[in-house]
Amino acid sequence: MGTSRSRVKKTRLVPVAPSGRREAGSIEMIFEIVRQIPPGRVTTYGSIAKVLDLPNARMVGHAMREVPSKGKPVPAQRVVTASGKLSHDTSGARRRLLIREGVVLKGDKIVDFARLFWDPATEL
DNA sequence: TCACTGACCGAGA
DNA sequence: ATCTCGGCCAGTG
Repeated sequence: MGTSRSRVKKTRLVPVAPSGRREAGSIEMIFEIVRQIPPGRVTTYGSIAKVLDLPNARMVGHAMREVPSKGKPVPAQRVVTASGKLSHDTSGARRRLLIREGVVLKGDKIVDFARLFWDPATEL
């Protein structure tokens, strides 16, 4: 086999291209997936990374951190860790939003996570 | 360029 | 069920 490195794909998480035009791999694509998650359902950082062919789930975590308070809404509260827990929800804001949608939590852990899980790879 | 951090994840203990 | 580790790789200084 060739000795080429296994760098399969180079992904960049730029909000928008310098020209202002959206590109593949941009943070907007992640936002679009998140907007498809139905209320009361949740998905994971890793699932989104996988369906977009991103190198790892942290990319999605970074994207959620960049969600603007204005503009088209992005329900970031519906994105949780693979173990069904909210990550870095220090103010409890995302937790409250989920509860408002009918999601039952025990601390930062979603009860019956398996049933509420919405997989973008199969349900989108 | 190097070192370290992080809204992650899977495997093991 | 909980914790620790190693791997992942983009930002940051």
